[in-house]
Amino acid sequence: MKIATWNVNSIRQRDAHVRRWLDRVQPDLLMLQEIKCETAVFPGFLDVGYRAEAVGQKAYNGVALLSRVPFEVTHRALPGLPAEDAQARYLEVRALGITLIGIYLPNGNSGGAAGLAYKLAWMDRLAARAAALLERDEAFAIIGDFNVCPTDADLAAGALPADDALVHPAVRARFRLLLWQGLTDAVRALHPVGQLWTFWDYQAGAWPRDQGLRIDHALLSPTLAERLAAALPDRRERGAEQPSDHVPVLIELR
DNA sequence: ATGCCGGGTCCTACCCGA
Repeated sequence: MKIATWNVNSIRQRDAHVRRWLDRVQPDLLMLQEIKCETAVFPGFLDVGYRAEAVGQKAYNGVALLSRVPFEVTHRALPGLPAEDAQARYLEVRALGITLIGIYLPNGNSGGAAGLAYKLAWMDRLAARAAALLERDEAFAIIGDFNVCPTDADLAAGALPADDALVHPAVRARFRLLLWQGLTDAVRALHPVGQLWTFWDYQAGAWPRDQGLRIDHALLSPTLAERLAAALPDRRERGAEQPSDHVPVLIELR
């Protein structure tokens, strides 16, 4: 089975890109981030064989699932977040016998100290969700835009200031906690070394100079990790006309 | 190391992204 994640930076700007990629790669399940539209106006993909489920809001954030297999929605927000939190960042479904979670983790660079605190609290809630699923011995994957460079090998030298929220020690510590809970970083499990960027800034020639970041990840529960067959970002999408600043990450499970 | 790009919106100057 093929599962994938892609921050498309506006689905209205990237509708044709997504259609081309679905046609070329044929994933079973594709989680999208930064759809940047309200739920009701998310475009249909039934004509290319994919059913859509969107969790949107006006202007910012937003996640969605495109699936060519049957699925059941289990959560449209991260369990444990305050009820007044309306940011569209989480979608959890059951499909093909697994639980698939798509996330758009807060960036943490805007809003000063409160912005970083929101990111850290969100990561704490995500760890609690992972713990609950691990306790039930459920087969699950958390995929999406984590907005975390886990180590210094996960960003080009000088690509970010040292105090950026993507490399903040407290943020990295929380990412490591997810691994220590028992989750497997799918790309690093198969490719322990190498510059496997998933994002290149639109500015300063980041793409032609290959000054990227690895911030889009797939974390697998123990039984899913045993089935891991392939895991890579799809670099060629960054070279498309009018691309997203992120590329898809594709995971294959036996 | 910011706002050089590119998306959004109270439509156009400003917010956000990473």
